[in-house]
Amino acid sequence: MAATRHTPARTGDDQARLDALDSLLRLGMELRRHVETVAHDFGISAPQARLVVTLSEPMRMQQAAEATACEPSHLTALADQLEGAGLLTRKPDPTDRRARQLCLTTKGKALRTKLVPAVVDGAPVVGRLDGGQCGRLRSLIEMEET
Amino acid sequence: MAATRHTPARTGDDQARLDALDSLLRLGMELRRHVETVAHDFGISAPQARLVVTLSEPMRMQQAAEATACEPSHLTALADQLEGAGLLTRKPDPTDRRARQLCLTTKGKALRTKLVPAVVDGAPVVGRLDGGQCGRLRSLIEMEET
DNA sequence: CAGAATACTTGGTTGAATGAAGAAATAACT
DNA sequence: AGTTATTTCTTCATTCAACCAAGTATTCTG
Repeated sequence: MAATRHTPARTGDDQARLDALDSLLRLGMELRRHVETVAHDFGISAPQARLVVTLSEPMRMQQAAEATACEPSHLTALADQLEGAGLLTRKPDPTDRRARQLCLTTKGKALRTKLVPAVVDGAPVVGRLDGGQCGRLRSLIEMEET
Repeated sequence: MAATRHTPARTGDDQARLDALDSLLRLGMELRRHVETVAHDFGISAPQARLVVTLSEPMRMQQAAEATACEPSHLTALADQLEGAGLLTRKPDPTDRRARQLCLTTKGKALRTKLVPAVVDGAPVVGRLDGGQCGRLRSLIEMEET
């Protein structure tokens, strides 16, 4: 019968959505916590680790700010810390002297190659999914908005 | 050829996992931000909203602390705030006078019935998934650990 | 009844994140 | 060329969630 369905998806969908939202929020928190503990084992903080992982190749601060979804002012602080730890250098961008390129040092790259698998393998949910499952997960998440 | 596969899943799985991890971390942040803006529209903070949503029925602080995955000391502060706003009352648990039950007031329940759909409907990814998709998402996330 | 464990509270501290305002360099427009 | 606007990053102050240690009250255990 499907009852009266003036609004689309007005049955168990709401509860399913609430459950999914709860799962995702909880998982997000677990993942953040996981990243934090792993990063701490490597002597850095979670936001610092996020930046190191992001820097697979040199990029300008603005790009890095977008990629890590944090504000430029915060990224300045993170870059300061990583620079102080010898993991990162700031080079002036040759094409625009306002901008600065963030480049991992040799030490930083070495850290990154150890950090990435350490984060991924032990991750709460992602660590035990195979490639196909990860793909299905992402296809649900990254669906087009419209 | 499948190359040498001493460790299980050592091909594209790692990249797929890293991508999935990135998607989930990013989504988690977006969802937290979404909850915060919606909560702010209702005059409360995101953690307060999380507690209100959790309290579908009265429960002890310890239960609420587990359900919201935050420390008891933090939950005390949240309960204080919500109590001050008239959304929540603390009743002594009849079976154990150490414990206290958190109960939404009429005002709190009214807020909750408006808050839940507002949070769910506008949520970044969850809001545009149907029940089946939410179920598939959760089945991937909530798989047994072993 | 004495001691351990549980449930919550209090106070202090840390650190990520934000926002406003400033310095340096470039782009645009006349 | 010269002036103004825009972009890029930095600095500073502030906020707030989260955590930890210690304290109080109640219940459980031997």
